[in-house]
Amino acid sequence: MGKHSCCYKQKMRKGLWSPEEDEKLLNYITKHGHGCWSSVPKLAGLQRCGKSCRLRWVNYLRPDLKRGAFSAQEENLIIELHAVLGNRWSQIAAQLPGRTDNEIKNFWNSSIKKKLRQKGIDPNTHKPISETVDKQKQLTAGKENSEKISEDSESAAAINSTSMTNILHTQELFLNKFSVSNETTGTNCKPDLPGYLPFQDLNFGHVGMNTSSSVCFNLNNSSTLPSISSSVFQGPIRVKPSISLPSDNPSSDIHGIQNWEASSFSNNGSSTSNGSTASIELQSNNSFFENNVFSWGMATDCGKPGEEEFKWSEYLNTPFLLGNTLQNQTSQTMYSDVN
DNA sequence: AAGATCTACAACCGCAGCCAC
DNA sequence: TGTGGCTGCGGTTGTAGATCT
Repeated sequence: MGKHSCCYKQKMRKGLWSPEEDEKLLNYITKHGHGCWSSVPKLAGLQRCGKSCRLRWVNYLRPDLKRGAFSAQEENLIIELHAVLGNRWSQIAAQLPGRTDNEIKNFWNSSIKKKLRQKGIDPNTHKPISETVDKQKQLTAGKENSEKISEDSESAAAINSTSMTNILHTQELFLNKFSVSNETTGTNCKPDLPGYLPFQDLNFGHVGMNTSSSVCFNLNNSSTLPSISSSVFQGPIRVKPSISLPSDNPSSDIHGIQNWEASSFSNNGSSTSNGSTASIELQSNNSFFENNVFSWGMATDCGKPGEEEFKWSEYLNTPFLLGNTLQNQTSQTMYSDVN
């Protein structure tokens, strides 16, 4: 582990790359492709290890790299994605064409972090710093009811919020009301991402103002699964309150949209349905969310959510999504049979 | 003008996961 | 099943230029 085996074979150069080295590497990869990185330095005539060559290519020499400063749009997207993904730089970079994980990581550490702190926002939690301090105090004091107090302060902050940070914060408040169950095992768990369902790009614009949000599902016909359209996440997610599942068998109601309608909407007095579309009003201060367990899963054409393990990272990297990043801002659903 | 400090970002390091054997 | 090679990721360090004192 650690130093790559090829680095022991001979004295390798380290440090900054010279223009001559860049040229050798660029010429070699342009002609032959990189193939096995460990063999690249020898074939390209470089006194570097393969790992160093790979890094230089990926972060600097690749022809598809975008140069120059980050735009405000890119910056905002990074902040939003970081709120969802945390320090998963490679996944964040996958949503910003022409940018590398290293570049984004550096930009975050050198610029965005500072800006957020100046605005009183904790860059790690995306919450107001004062609240983070409060939480730390609670933890230090070892109060048994710290979680309750924390939720109360979150509610207060959410109601008063208008900034994007507070919108994100409200999302977390809202999403913390969910427990997520694996529909195959039936075990409750948080999804395999930092505690968030990827809702931040949905219709959350007014969340901070009135502590409610709407999640729109495309309901085309009785055989079509609901899907969520998002510029950050695309594809069908199924959300339902398990409290009203028609049977103990969690798979029995998977395929029918009717059950979704029944379970999802009948419990929610503020939902609407107008044929081809339906939206659910989600009230963050509604006991509906306090008392229900939600399950979620990736829908496939013939499968049940949970039959295939849901891999967030892979899903984020699908072409469906990549086609809908900054290069293409128009909404486009994975199962785009809408109307 | 010169040394100190700051800033941005390039590059390295250690680790984990995957795969072939 | 264990081992070693390879790749990719995220944290950290190094370095050069800019700015400050």
